[in-house]
Amino acid sequence: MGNKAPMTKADKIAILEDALRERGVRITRQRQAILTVLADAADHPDANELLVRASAIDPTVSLSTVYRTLTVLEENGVVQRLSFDGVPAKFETTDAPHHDHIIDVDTGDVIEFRSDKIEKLQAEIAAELGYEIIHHRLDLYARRKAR
Amino acid sequence: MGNKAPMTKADKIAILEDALRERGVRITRQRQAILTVLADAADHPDANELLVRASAIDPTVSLSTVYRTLTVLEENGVVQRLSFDGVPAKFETTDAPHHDHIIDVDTGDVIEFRSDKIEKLQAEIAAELGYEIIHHRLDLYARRKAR
DNA sequence: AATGCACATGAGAATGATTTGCAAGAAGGC
DNA sequence: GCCTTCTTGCAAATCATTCTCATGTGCATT
Repeated sequence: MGNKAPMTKADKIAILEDALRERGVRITRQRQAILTVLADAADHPDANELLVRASAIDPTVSLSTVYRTLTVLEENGVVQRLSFDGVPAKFETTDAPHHDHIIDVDTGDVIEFRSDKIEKLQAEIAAELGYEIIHHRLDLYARRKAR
Repeated sequence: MGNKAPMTKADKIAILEDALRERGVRITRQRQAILTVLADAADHPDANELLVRASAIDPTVSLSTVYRTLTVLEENGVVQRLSFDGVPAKFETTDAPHHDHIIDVDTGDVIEFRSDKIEKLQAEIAAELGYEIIHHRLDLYARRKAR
C-alpha cells in the first residue's frame, strides 16, 4: 500500500502527544480533549471558552485543569499566550505561521500581515541590547487611506 | 527683563494642570502628587509603586485614587497604560518621544528602544495594504542572552 | 471670603482571572 | 496487575483592579 496518505488532524495530535510524552508530560483524557480543541480552533479562545469546548469532548474537564494544561503546553512550546488589555488571556497553537496585526481604527477590522524584514530587524535590535526574542507582538492601529 | 528662562519641571506640571482643568478635571492634592511622581519617573512604575512614591509627597493618597487618577489621565492623553504579560500594568507619561518596549520575560523589566528602520518598514507595509498608521505598539518578549 | 454642589476621596468590600492545597484518581514503566 | 508519581476536581486563596458609599473638597459664583 502507498504510504503517502496526507496527515490527518488526528495524526497531528498523535504526533504532538508523543512529543509531549517524550518530554515527560502525561497524556490524560483531559489533556487530549484540550489539545483537540486547540487544534480545531481557528480563533483565539480564552480559558473559559476552551473549557466549554473541551467539556463537549470530555465533561470531566475542569477550569483548573484547563489553566494547568495551558501552562504545561506553553512551557512545551505548543501554545502561545496572548495577553491583551483588560480581557482574559487568549491562546493559540504555535504551529500556525507567525503574523502581526493591522487594526482598522474606524471599523475594528483586523488584517494579518507578515514581514521577514521586520522580524529580522527586531532580532537585531534585541541582540544589540543583549536579548534573545522569545516572541513578540506588533499591532498597527491604522486608517484606510483616502484614494 | 528677559523672558527666556527655561521651563522648569514645576512649570510643565502647572501647564499640564491648567490643560486638565480646561477639560473639566479637578486638580486635587492627590492628583498633584501623582502628576509630580509621573513627571519625575524615568522608569515604568506600576500602580503600587506610584502609590509608594506619591505617598511620600502626600500621605493621604490611596491606592484607589492612584488607579482612578491613572484612568483619568489616560482618558486625557497624559499617560499611557502598558499592559504586559502576567505582570501588573505599568504607566508612563506620553510626553516622551515614541519608543517601543522589550520585556524581560524572566524579571519583568521593561527596556525602551526605538528604531527608525522599523518605523519606516511599518509605514511601508501599511501603505501597501492601503492603510495609514495612526499609532502602533511593538512589544518584544525576550530573555537575556547568556554570554 | 463665604456658599453650594458636583465631583473626588479613603477604606474596605466586591470582582474577575488565575493559582493553589489537598485528597482521590489515573498514566505508564515495571 | 502494581506502584510510584503525576494529575485532577473542588474549593479556597491570590492578585490586580474596580466599585460602593459616606465624607471631604475644588472651584465657579457670589
